Order: sequence, then structure tokens, then C-alpha cells
Amino acid sequence: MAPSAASRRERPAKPALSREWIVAETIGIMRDEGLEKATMRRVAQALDTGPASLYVYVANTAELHSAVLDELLGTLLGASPDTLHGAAPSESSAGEWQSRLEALLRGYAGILFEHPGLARSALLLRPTGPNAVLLYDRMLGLLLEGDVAVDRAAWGVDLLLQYVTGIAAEHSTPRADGSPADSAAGMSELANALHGADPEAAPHLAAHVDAVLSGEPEQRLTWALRALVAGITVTPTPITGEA
Amino acid sequence: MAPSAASRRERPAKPALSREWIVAETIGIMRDEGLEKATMRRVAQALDTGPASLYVYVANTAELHSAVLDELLGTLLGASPDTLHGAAPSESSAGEWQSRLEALLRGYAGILFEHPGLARSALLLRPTGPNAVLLYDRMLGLLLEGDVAVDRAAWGVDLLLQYVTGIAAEHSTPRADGSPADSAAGMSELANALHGADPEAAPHLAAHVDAVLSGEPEQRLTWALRALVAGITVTPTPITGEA
DNA sequence: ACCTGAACACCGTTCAAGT
DNA sequence: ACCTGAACACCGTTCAAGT
Repeated sequence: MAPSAASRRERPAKPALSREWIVAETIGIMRDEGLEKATMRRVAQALDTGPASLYVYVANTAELHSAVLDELLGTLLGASPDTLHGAAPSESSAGEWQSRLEALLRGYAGILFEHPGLARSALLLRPTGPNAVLLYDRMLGLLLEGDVAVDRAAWGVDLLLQYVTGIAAEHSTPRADGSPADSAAGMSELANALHGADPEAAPHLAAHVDAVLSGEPEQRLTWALRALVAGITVTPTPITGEA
Repeated sequence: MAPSAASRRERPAKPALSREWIVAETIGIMRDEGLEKATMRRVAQALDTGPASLYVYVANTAELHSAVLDELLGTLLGASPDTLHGAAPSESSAGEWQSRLEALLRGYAGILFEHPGLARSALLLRPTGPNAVLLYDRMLGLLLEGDVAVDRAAWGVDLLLQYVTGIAAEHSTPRADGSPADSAAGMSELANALHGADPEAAPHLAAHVDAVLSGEPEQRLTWALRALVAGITVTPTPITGEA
């Protein structure tokens, strides 16, 4: 007889199956073993039932994943008014909106970086849960606070979210076992490819490889977010707007 | 002569198994039935062998996918020197570099849009094939031609590619069967969520939903690319540079 | 040496059948 | 009515065994 379900999460005798419980259990497995392990079958097993039972509460895997993301988003948004805004109402000093926007996006990025699989899901199935809507609103508000034109701000929110989600999705699950280079592997493979480029065929690259590969990921993220906001601010949309 | 690989599934008696053949067959299946059908098993079957045989030539599915992408990239770049650069050296008129850069990115986006699964792969495993390197070089060259500072251009290439790849990955495979809303489904679900937002909790959204949802995808892509280039151009990096 | 049949260890989803 | 065992239709990858 196998130990079955070993220690892991406490087992309160009766899980009592519900959408909430399923989402909670999924988050637990995800935190412990990664999203890719949080399969329907695995979650069902952790809940002491068969996979078919889950389909009473969630439509499919994609829906389950997006419920999980929205749940995590809730804690971000719940925590942020204090964290991001500070207690003082403070006539926000110039540019304050920008660093708050940056902090918000960094928080979102943080969630997605921790669970790249979720970022992948979010890319395929745009987050539309209640907390995602709040995030949308918060970002829009901050851009408007910065006097970004409405039409640009409106499209800008999407651009920013798209970028952050994409970059988080990029972080492929580094299989813990085996590979020695680990997280650096992806980057160094690119580095190798770029360094190995034929100078004749790729002259610009040959001249500037170091610049292309320079910088810490953190620096690059910071720069990218600023560049995005700057671009959003100054680029006119084809929408006539309210003139 | 030889329309080469014209009507696909010709069966020349002896497939003669090789890396090239495997990639070619994968592209064929992908074009006809979508990347998600181009599994190791399916490709092997089309090649009249067992899946194990493929592992003699490709390390795994991810590697096969990236070989496919690089192959497609080759046709893009092969076609473009004439198209994008023009035969005449021509003191490029102001901004010419920008529209050529845009065209190049649009071409890349086109490939990825046609095969969102590849975009997904490219997000996880950065393209590092020979043609990806050429694309990198070409983009860098165009930015430099536009007098973008080297450090900004160098980071900008990554930002642009990242964005385009991400947005292409977003286009989830719309299962042809069943769902009535089809490709609009994703967007309209977001529209529903945004429209349904509580005006109290999401005041900015309530005031500007229409702006958020306005515009054709094409318009939004065009705008996004311009915003990115603008942002890249004006945003200083923390890298000291050769100043 | 080169290749591969067959197995291993999984998936998501459905549905007829039980309670 | 509510739930689920068992099956369906797949996956990627490995490796012992054949040629």
C-alpha cells in the first residue's frame, strides 16, 4: 500500500469539492511542484476523487488556470493600495504616477515570473476575471493621472500587459534536474548564437554583440517599461478621439 | 523548375529520413492541419516510421519546432533584401528606415500569426537559428540607420521581437468546430468583462471602455510598433556606453 | 552501426453507469 | 440529481532488441 498523498497539504478528511477548493488545491500544487504538475488528474487525486469530478465545477484546464491567475491577482491588488500608494493621500509629486504604474506592473510580472505557465495561459486566454478587470482599471487610471491622452492610455494598457505577460512567459520552466547552466542556459544559447554569427552576413551584430547582450534582466525590464510608457505617451493613435 | 514541395504529401516511396526531411514534413503537416497536429508521432507516421526514429535527428519536440521556425524565417529574409532594402543605395529619405523596420517586423509577425504555436515555442525557447541571427542583425542595422543610440538599439531589438512574438502567441488556435463566435470570441469575452465592470470599483474603465476596445487589430499593431520604436529611441539605458 | 517496436509514464475529456 | 469509474484518444520519450 502506497503512502498516498504523503505529507503535503493537510487532509481535513472531507475536501467537500467545490470550485473554490479546486482552485485552492491547484494553487497549492502549483506552488509546490509547478503549474505543469497541476494537471486535472493530479488535482483530482489530491482531492481524493477522479478527474471527471472536476468537470462539474470547471469547464476545462484553461478555465482552471485562468481562475488561478485571477485569484493570485486578487492578492496583488488587495495588497497594493497600501503598498503602492502609501497611506498619505499626498498630492502626488510629478512622475509619481509613473513609479506607481511601474510598481504595479512589476507586481504583476512577479506573479507571472513565479509561474511562467500561468503567463503562457494568460497569453492564450486573455485574463478576464474580476481582478484582471481591476488591474486594467488601475493601470488606465495611472496613465490618465499622468496626463496621457485617453486614446493612447487606452491602447497603452494592453500594450503594457501584453509585454509583461510575454516576457514572463519567456521564462521556460528550468527543469531542476540535469542541465548545469540552469536559468542562464537560455541566454547563453542566444549569446553563443550571436557571437558565432558570420561578421560578413551580420555586420551590425558583429560590431555590437556586447551591447545586445549587456545588462541584467532587472535593468532591462526597468528600461523596457520606461520605453513603453514613453512610447505610449508620445505616439498618436489613428482614433479621432474627442478632438 | 520543380515547384519543389508543391503539393505536399507526395509519397516518393522512400522518404530517406533526414533532418531536412523531417522539418519539411513537419512544415507540411503544420500548414495543413496546424502545429498542434504536427506531433512527433504524427510526423513519424507521415514518414512511415515510428516516433523513436525521429530522435536520431532531432533532440526533442522543442528543437524540431525551432528548426521549423528558422526555416520559415529563411524565406522571409531571403525575399526581403530586394523588397526591403531596394537595389538603389539611395540616400534613404528621412524615416525610410522606420517603414522598412516596420515591414520586417510585420513579415515576422505574419509568419507567427499564421502559426501561433510557433510563436508560443519562440517565446519559450528564444530563436537562435542562423536565420534568427540574421533577423537580429537586420533589425539592429535599421535602428542604427535611424540614428538610434547603440545601447538603445541593442536592447530595442529584443523588445520589438519580444512584443511581436508575444502578440502572435496570443492568437489562440480557434478550434474550427463548434464555437460560433470564432476568432472574435477572445476579444468579445474581454469586451464583456470590461463592459460588465462595476463602475464604482473601476471608474476609469467605466468612463473609457470604448476607447479601450476601439480600433482594428491591424491599427493597433501599427500603433504599437510605432510606440515601441519611439520609446526605444528616446529612453536612455543605464549602460554607460562609449560616451 | 544504425534503426525501431513496444513499452513507460503520463495527458484532457467524455459518458454510461452507479448511488 | 449528483457524482465518478473506466474508457477513449491521444501525448513525448526511452531503450532493449533486432538488422
